[in-house]
Amino acid sequence: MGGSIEEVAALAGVSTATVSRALRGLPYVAESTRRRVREAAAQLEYVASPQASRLASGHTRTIGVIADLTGWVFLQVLRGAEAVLREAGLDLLLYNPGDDSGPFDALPLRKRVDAVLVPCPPLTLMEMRSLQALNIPGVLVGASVPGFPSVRVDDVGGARTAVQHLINLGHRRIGLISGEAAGDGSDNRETALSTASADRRRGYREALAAAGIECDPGLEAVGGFTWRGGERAMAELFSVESPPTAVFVADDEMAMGALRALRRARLRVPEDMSVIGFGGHDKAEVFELTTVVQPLARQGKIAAELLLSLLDAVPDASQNLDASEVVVLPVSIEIRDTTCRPASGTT
Amino acid sequence: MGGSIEEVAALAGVSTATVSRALRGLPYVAESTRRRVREAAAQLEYVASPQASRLASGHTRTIGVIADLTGWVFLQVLRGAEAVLREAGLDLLLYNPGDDSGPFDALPLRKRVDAVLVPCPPLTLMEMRSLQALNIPGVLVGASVPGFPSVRVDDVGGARTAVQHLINLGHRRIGLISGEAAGDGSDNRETALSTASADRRRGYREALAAAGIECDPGLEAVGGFTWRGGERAMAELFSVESPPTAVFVADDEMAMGALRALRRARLRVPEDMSVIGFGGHDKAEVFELTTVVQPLARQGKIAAELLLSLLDAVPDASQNLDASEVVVLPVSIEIRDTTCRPASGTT
DNA sequence: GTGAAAGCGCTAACAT
DNA sequence: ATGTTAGCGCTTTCAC
Repeated sequence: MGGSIEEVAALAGVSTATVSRALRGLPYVAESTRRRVREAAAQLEYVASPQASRLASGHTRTIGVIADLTGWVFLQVLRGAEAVLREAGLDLLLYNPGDDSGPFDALPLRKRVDAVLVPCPPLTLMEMRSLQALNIPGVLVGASVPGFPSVRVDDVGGARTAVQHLINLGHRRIGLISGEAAGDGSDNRETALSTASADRRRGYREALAAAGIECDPGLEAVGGFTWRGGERAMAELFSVESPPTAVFVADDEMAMGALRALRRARLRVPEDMSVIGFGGHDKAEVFELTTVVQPLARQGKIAAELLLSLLDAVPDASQNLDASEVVVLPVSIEIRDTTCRPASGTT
Repeated sequence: MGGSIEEVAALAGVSTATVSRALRGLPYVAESTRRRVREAAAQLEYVASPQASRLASGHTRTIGVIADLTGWVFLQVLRGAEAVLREAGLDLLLYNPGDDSGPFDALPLRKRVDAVLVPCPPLTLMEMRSLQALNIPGVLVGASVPGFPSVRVDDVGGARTAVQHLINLGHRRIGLISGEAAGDGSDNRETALSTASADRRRGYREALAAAGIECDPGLEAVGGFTWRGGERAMAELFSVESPPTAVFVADDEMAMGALRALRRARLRVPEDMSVIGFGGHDKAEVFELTTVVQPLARQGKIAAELLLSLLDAVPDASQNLDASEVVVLPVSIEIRDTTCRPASGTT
């Protein structure tokens, strides 16, 4: 099968140690030697056995990606991260904690990966702790958990912007469809993603407060981050005595469901109901959905760079990233056709 | 860090060989011994070093997933496969051939994976050949390439069913939006996915022929499997002199774009134009899209099982799957609200 | 700048 | 049923 390092060494007329050094770009190898070794390797189509180097070096050069394969967001983040990590020669191992029974066993990860990337954290806080306990470094995307470096967007600010946009249009009765029910944050069993949900709700409330509009709990519904949930939630909202004229939906996926509910109820969008989403889903445009766009791939890219700095895999990193860093990216609002002034707009 | 096999052996009072045998469930180990070893391992939170076992055994117990991270289909397939493979204790390594320059280097795969899973083949036929040349077994999902076992749906039959449905409704001028332009199949540079595109077009033409309807090349457009492409293609179709009254869109993603085009052109669906998709996209329902549903996760599951049989990882496989097997699954049609009788329907 | 040799932590014969 | 031992193919001191 694949030639071994010894064959390369023989062909190049050097020792295996030199081959190893030459091929990995280590210093203290004469350029002429390096060239010779490279040629020999190419000629034999030599690829170092990763198992052997891992065993010998103690590094797996592998990143575990812990993600619920359901999501769409995670894919975008992964794309951004993948490019960077592959560039650095790291392997990506997939972990789906989802469907299994039991509370996610972090044990097999040890010895298997050097670090983990956790997009849209599908884990509970307790599970995150178990990762920490095993001393597996990792970076989160889309949520912040104390003790982990993370990359996310300004959820509070983004939500505020969204709601502010509705307010600027003249809306006063503004509904909210959030991902999860409001918790007190003390529940270790809630998913780390809850922070995004909570933050967006906070932004919503802040914007209302800033405009002097009182919060109406009857205008808040929960959609569970799925389009079906969003549909149900919207149906609830327009069925109340005094329905909102606009709704901020904390996730594009849910917003799609919300639009469906409105369409089926023969309510016109945006004339009868304005809808603004959050997320930057690539299909938002298909729906003409006004939404708050977050740079998903960029978050993945930055997370990957953080990961590399964590592994010291970037020796020439001019700017050293702190392991406990929390990178917060800004969002932008993309105005399409699901928002307009309220029918009885007074502005 | 993590204890080694020697520590476990010492604690259990046996040799390392016995620990290895006991923990891997090999025969010729006394049940009492096995229990003792298991307890020792649990106590030490022992996990075997995969690198070491791989190096020693020559098996990586890893499956490479070669997929373009763009897709949505691939995720569904992966979900089905993941469960099976994880159950079997196999690792999943991610490979994204997409963005990189160069023609996908299969070399690093060797020594790194035991086999590959290739959902919605993003590779050209040439690249598939290079996989073959390296003797890496693999199974394809969503397309068949000679020399590889594969799992796919009956694309021809599904397309025929879809078009037949339109015909039954009374349509005579039926358009097609296909993924790729018709090729002669001899181009090694086309992606393996082309077969799906070609098959669906074939089903479309067969259905027309069977109904005695002549094919009109002017009623066929290409959408490139993206919603934007589908939108463009639909815009083309309803702009011709004598537009179709219904369109078969060979992919749900494109169908979404097609619906958008119609909406923007103020054409009513289904009254002015019936649309039927293909794929079973989880968001088809959001659009009320009538479509041909393929069992994505099930394809992944079956592919994974094929993979296991390829690796002889299922010693007690009662039904031995042939390595050159091509599993073809049936599809079902899901009728929603984007299809109806033509306006001037004569039936 | 290069080579020799000792592991890395397992598995797989081969003994017993 | 269990133990002994020789690798698996690299990396990494430590000499030179």
